[in-house]
Amino acid sequence: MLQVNFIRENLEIVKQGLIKRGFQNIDDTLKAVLETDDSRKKTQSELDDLLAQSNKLAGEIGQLYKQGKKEEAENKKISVAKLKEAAKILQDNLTQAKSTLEEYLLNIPNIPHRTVPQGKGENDNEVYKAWDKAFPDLKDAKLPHWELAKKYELIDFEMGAKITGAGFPLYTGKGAKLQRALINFFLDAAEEAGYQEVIPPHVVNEASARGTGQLPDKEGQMYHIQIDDLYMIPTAEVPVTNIFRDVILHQNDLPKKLSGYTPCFRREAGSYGAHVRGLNRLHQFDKVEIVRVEHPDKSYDALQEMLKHVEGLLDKLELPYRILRLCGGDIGFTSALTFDFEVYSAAQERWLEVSSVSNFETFQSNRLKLRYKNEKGKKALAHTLNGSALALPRIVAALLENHQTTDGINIPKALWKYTQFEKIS
RNA sequence: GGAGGAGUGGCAGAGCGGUUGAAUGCACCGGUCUUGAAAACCGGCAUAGUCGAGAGGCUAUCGGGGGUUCGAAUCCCUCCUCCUCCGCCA
Repeated sequence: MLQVNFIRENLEIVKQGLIKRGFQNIDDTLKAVLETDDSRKKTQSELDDLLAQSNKLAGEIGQLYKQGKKEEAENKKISVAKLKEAAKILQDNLTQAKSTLEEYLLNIPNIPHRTVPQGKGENDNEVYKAWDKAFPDLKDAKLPHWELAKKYELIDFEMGAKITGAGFPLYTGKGAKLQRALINFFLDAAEEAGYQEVIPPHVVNEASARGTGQLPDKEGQMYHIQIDDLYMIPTAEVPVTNIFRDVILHQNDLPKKLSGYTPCFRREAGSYGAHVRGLNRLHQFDKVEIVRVEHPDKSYDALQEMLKHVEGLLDKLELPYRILRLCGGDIGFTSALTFDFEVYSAAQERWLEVSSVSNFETFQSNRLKLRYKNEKGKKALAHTLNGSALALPRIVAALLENHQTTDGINIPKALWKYTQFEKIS
């Protein structure tokens, strides 16, 4: 969430940013935001005046009682009662103004970084780093992963559907081991890169979902456990970033680098069809997420470092990939700059998104109230970043498809020590 | 799930209806002393909103929300969290 003062002081920047995201006719909204804030301030100060008067009278009444001047005290009580009545109205107005302001602010997305390209949707994303080598030549072995999964008994989609429903696969045998291997591979790599491993809760409360911006923007995306009013996490970003909700770090504590493996749960309501077949889109999947809290001056360097980290993983998995810089129309609500990683899945002959690495600048930290103190004790909002490193299903899909031969699937060398097998056959 | 107890500043810990935003200790920051350090001593040290050029003023905040009262950290209700005992259980 943007700060009102930021909007006030950078009106033109905010405007241009929203236009880049495809918003139109935002002048009125921004004007209303500032007016609401003005009226909030005015009401607050009127209310404070009344409360100051009434506090003063209360003190006087106390004195009068001590001096035994009951009658005078009673008279003053009447004045206080009148003040309170007026204060009540102001209090209601203030609450109203605050909630209106909040409502506005919650619906204004982050301002895109200056390098974010103009554009309406995914077709306008910029290819930041293209794949300049050849794609795998599959020759006679060109099965899509769902057929490979069936052939080698790696994943039982029907059984998952029986147990739970579509989008909840059951991994079996070497398929299950491959999952475990990838998770460990990713976690070890993150540790090597200086990320501290955590295992967070897989279910979060409303405050956490709000803190990272899943609420109210993406309410329908999460599974909601109504009886306890908890949400199943759509990504480890939510519980991990919320470690820092209402936290004031010292500048010297930065950066904070955390990694976490969790299953992720997404309702993905309304998305069905050929493109979501097999592992392409699931309701439950595994992911290792990396999260960073950074000093504002260093967050973009950190973002680059995260890109390198993800690139390293994909190199080791011997998968062709490209990096996209998301355009204004495709970038997430809370993000200032996002790079997506896509791996090329040779049998399906299409790119699959496997990672999204973003800098949220202060957008999340403002909601989270995540700040840092500098040497002089001055507090400022920290920057938050996160990225998938990596999400498993599409990696598995690409791994199976790209590394298939007529007599089996070759496991990339980097995984051998985790899988304990070199080939699926 | 049942019965009790507790939640106060970074931590520990007073206060239990009236200048208490909150004693005291520790921690932390600045200074004096010292060749240097420690000790000792002196001073500073919550957050947020708002007004002000600034000094500073005002308001709110003692787990969250609501209530009683002229006045609440202190009384009442409710929710949350933690602790103890009982029950159930991986």
